[in-house]
Amino acid sequence: MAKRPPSMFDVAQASGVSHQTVSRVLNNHESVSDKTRAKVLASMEKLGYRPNLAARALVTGKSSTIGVLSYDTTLFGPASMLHAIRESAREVGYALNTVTLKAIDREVVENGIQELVNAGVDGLVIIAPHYVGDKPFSNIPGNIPTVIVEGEDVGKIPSVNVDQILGAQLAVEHLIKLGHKRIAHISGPENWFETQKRIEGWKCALDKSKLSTKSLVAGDWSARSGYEATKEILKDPKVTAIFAANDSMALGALKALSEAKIAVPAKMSLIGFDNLPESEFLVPELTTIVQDFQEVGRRSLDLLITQIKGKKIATKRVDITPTLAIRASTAKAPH
Amino acid sequence: MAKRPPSMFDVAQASGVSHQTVSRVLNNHESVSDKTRAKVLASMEKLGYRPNLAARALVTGKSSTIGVLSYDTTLFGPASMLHAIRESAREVGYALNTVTLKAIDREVVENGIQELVNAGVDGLVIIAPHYVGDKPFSNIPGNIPTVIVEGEDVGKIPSVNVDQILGAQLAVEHLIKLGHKRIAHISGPENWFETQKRIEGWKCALDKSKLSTKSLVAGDWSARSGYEATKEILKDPKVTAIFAANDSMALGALKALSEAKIAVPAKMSLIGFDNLPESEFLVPELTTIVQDFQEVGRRSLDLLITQIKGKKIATKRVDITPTLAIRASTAKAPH
DNA sequence: ATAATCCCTGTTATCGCTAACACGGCTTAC
DNA sequence: GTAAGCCGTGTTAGCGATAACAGGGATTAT
Repeated sequence: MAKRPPSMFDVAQASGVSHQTVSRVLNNHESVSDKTRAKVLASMEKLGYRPNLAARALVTGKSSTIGVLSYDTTLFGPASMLHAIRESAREVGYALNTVTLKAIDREVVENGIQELVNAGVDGLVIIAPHYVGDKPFSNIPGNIPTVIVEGEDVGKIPSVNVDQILGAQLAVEHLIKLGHKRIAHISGPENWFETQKRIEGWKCALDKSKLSTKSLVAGDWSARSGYEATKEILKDPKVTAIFAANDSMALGALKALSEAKIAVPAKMSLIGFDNLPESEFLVPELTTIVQDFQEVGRRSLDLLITQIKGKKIATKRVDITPTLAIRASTAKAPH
Repeated sequence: MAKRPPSMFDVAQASGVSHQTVSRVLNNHESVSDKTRAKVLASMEKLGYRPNLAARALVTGKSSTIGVLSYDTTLFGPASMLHAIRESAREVGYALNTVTLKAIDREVVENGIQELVNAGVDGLVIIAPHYVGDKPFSNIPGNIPTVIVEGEDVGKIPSVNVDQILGAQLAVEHLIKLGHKRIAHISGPENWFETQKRIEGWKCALDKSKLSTKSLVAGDWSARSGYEATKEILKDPKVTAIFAANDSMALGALKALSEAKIAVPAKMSLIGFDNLPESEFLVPELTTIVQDFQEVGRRSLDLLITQIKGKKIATKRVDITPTLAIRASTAKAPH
């Protein structure tokens, strides 16, 4: 019933040439006369010929597929990056094979990599922004081009990172300029590199101005954790500003502050990180650090494709600079 | 330099059997003696043998890959569904090949389908929740199992849908019970099925109680559009409740109401749709309709796999029932 | 004892494609 | 006029797996 789809041989027969000539037409080989090429293309069209990618992959050893290993893809950041990677990959003719990590755990990561390698991907993008033990990714075969996004710097694997430390400094310095003396930080979960770097940036900026780095509470990126953390922070009446490590937690903080009847920004300044599309429409509009996830995705793929094509890569490490978006949730410290 | 990875023949040679026996071990064929099996497995382990999926795909005609066509994957809904589909697929040994639609347009959709079909996917999940012209998806070959998610009902293709009309009714009836007489609706963009069905549910509930269905303003799912739409709605002082077609727009509405100094829920009730993780932490906590995106994703994949395995499917149409989460943004109508 | 059967394993063909080489016919060079 | 070169095309040989069939040895049936 479901008859075999047309193969190269069918096209060859239909246009009175050899299958190899059909292959040449398909791959835009030079040495094919215009007449023959036209004839073959016509037959392809007529028969509805579609090349069998599995057969091609078998003979060339290239799958035209890129493997992506990512953590929770329902979060805005990873989802945006994934989206940008997908779009860029498609433009250059690559499909994506994505594996999502369920846990932050060395074994899970290695299994994910193994799975993608087995699937025969031509390259690997690893979005694994958390610590997974010493010598991570050691099971990536040497011949598979790889790019690490927002992850640990591993030997000679190229990476793309947003400058998290700078971002945090931008945020905290903004608060310091506004006269805040006690600036609390709601951090992300412990094992994440972003968490560590944002804490570092926060500390660094405070140190420079000789301010206290005592008010640190860890969250887990969720609005709920931001809410809880803020209740904790409010036990210290000296705090006049909060730097949340992402916008979701800032949103939770807003709720805790509202419940405590502390006006933002009059009595308490609040700043986030990520710039969710919604952040501009919170009450008050959230001051935050803008990360260009799209750009991160695009650059990662560029770096990967360059490697796959066998070209030299210009820089082992691409840094994306975050920016500060000043909105209504930050103001001068109350005196 | 980069030597060829071990093939079946290498394993066969190393264990002193034929390659076919290796194949049998790989596919858990019965008629292999325990001794031979053990020997082969040992050689596989030792050589680090990994089956070449392209070769297998070529000979079996099955790629163990499922194609997913989806609209903007940075939105919470599609991202969650995609995530669930991915997880379920992985459990049964399928990889995902995802194509994202850049535009709501017939040609774009057909190209996306073509691309996935060319890639040789074994099945297709289509998340295309908007109108794209008559006879959509007509270029799906008859022999490729397909499931449509949140989309148009097309002939005999099985589908999974959240009951949007019911969801909207649930929302509006809740408001009616609270005594609201003039209930506005901020809808999604015109061509989306979800938009149409939620409008229908809203109208239906209002009609039942003989209330006006005049206050309808279209948004585009974004917080900004909810904000703008609400300013429009506020021109009618009789409105005491707003039903927003998603939580993001409700968030924007909250801002517009705050600026207009209209207290929620004292002077205005507000209800959303989707139940974003953040919605519970808005001020006030947002009453909303809960859609179980995970369940939608899971059920879709189940339906697809059933078809791929050639089994009969029990129901052509799976309906997921949404529920109402009553929180703090709705209250009795002011008298 | 001989035939029939089953279990396990091997041999051969094939999937659809590309790589490498072969080859006829025409142009160009001396 | 013959050698050399190039252009366009065809022929052959795999890529690494599964499918289908073949076959040897032990077990069972007659």
